[in-house]
Amino acid sequence: MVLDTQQLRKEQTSQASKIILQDEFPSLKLIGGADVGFEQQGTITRAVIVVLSWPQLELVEYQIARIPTQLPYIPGLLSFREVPGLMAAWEKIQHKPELVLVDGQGIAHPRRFGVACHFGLQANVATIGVAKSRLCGDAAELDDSPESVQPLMAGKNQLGWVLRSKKRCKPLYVSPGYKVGFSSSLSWVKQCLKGYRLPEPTRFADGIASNRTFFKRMNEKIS
DNA sequence: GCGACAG
DNA sequence: ATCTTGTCGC
Repeated sequence: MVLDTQQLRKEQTSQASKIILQDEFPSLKLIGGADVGFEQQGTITRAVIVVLSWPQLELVEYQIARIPTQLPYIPGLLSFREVPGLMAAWEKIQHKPELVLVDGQGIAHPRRFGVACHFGLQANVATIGVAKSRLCGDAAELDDSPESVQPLMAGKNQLGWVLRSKKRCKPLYVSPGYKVGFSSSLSWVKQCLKGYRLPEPTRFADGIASNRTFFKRMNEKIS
C-alpha cells in the first residue's frame, strides 16, 4: 500500500481549522460510544458504535462494521486507520445519538485533529475524545482521589483534561472533538462514569470491539 | 541529534 | 492494538 504521511499530516492541519468548539448543548436523549478492534492479525478492522439512553445509560442499539484494515498504526495518524470503519458502523445506526464519546484523542493532538475530531466532522455529530493514554501535552500531577482533574496544556494553550475517573487507575485524557467545548466535554464524561475507569459509552464500545467475554455473551444473546 | 509516540 | 499467568487489593 502507498501512503504519503506528509500529505495526511497536511490534511489534518487543514481539517483542524474546521473544528468548532461550543459549550451550548441541546438536551440529550441518546449518547454514543465508538471504538475499534482488530481481527486476523490486524488485517480486519472491527468498528463498533453503541447508543445508550440518556440519562439512564442503558444500551439502546449497537452496530458493528467489519472492513479490511487500510493503514498501519502510525502515532498521530490513527484516525485515517479507524474512521473508515467507524463511518460504516455509523451509517447502520438507526437511532443516531446527538453526542458520541470516541476512544482516542480529540484536539489533544499534535495538529489538533485527533480521531474524535475526524469522526465528528465527517459524521457531523458532536464528539468528545476519551483516550486511555497520553499523546501530547503536559499536566500537573493528579491527586489519588477519584474526580481529581488537571488541565492538559500545550504551553499556554489548553488541549483538554487529565481525569482520574477511578481510584488507583491511570487517568483518562479527555478533549473536545467536534462541536463541544472544554467545560462541557469534562462534564459529559463525568456524568457517564458509573464506577468503572471508562465512561459507560466507551466501556460498552470497548468491550464489544475487543471481544471481551462479558460483551461477547451479551452479543450472542441479542443476536 | 534525541526521546516520545492515541490505538 | 493483541496474547497471556498469576497476583494484589477492594
